Amino acid sequence: MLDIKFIVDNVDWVKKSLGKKGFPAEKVDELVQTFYDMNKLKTSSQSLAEEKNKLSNSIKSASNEERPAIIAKSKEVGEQFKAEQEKLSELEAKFNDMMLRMPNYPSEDSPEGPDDSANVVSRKVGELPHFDFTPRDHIELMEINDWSEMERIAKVSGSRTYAIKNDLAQLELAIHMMVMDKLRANGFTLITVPAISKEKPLYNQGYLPFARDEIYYMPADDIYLSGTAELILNSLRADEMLTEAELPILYAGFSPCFRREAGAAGKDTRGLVRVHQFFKTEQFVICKNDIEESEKWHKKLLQISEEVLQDLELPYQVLEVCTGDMGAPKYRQYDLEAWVPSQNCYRETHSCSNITEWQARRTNLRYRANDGKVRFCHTLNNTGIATPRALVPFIENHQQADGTVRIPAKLQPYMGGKKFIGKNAK
RNA sequence: GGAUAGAUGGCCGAGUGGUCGAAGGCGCACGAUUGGAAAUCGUGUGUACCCCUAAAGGGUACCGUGAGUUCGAAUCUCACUCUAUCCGCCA
Repeated sequence: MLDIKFIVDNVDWVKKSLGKKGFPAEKVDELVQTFYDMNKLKTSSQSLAEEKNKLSNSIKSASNEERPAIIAKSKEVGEQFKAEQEKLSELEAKFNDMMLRMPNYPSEDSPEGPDDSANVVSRKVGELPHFDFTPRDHIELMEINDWSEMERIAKVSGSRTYAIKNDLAQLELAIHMMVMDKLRANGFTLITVPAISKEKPLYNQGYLPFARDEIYYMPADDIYLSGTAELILNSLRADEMLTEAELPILYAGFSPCFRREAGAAGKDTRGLVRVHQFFKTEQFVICKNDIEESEKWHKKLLQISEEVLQDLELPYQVLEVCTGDMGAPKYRQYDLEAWVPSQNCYRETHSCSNITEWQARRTNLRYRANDGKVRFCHTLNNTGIATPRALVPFIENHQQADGTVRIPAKLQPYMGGKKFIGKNAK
């Protein structure tokens, strides 16, 4: 959510800036007009309230003769007040809804463009693999190594689910353990969080009202399944009054994640790339309201994720996401994409975002600054690692001619010292 | 699932129909005192919004949430949410 005062004072700039995200300028005008209408009504209903209060207060000291007339007058003013209030709350509801749909403004130096075609590759890191044999895709590798139960689990749990076993199951957990250790070494608090959430946190995060189709909902309990630990961590400190001294707060959140993938019909239907349920270790930062500070943390989060991919010895590229592709909450977004040999392209493994104060305003995530003022925090989030998707580039890049998969040195301690996994591994 | 108790400011806590935005304490800020500190004393200290502003000022709302009673609600009524404790069940 943006600051309405900021919008009103900078209408043209806001139109231009949100326009980069495809947000129509007319909606900014409509919002501003609604705000003015609302204030006008507020002013008139407040003076009615004032009159009503004055009358009420005078009743106690009034004489018995005066009293009935004052009560009658007060009743009348009360009726008028009530009518104005009803109009006002309608207008307020409209205004609040518009505010919730207003995206964050993107950074001035984010690339501009309508969709992912305008994303900019800012660098590529690591050598692409050269195979002196015909490489297999991850599905084939899972089959020959007895690593999965993909057909059977589809019968039990439906499409876009996965069951992996043996060394691959161990690998999935080992990668998370490795990432959690790295995050702890960087000062993050490891925290495991629920995969279920009430509705309000979804608005806080900025997932609602934008993407209801993407979220699993359980009506019997009026509860939602979380698509990411970011959802939970963003609201964990909601409505508290933090102090500047306790910032930044760094969370490494681990949770199952659920996504309906409603808009992805036909995409990545086979294998581990896009599934309804997965595990993610998430990086989440709450810092003070200072763009230099949050940009610093944004870079830091990116660096940590790059190190993760480097430790996993995966070739990757860093994408600077353009204004049209970055989504409503974001001020600046980097994506990391790891090389997937069978698809001959890079696929997203990490998404690193600076949300500035947009999320904190919705969440009422505040702190008392050293100068005594209350400010909204800045929040940032980035994937630590998400599996099973990360396993796809992993086993494809590290595959050997005999179908085994090499384990990079940094990961070996988490795999019981194994250097290779697979049926033919010794 | 059953039964009780509770929800008030940055924190603790008083307040059962009217000058209550809310006593008192803690914390915090500033000042006095001090060679400096502690202790002590004094003063100040909520959030959001509206009007008016050069500044000051005035007003409205907010005591878990929502509705209701009343001229008037932190206080009374109803519903809901959440928290704590006990019992039951349970990975």
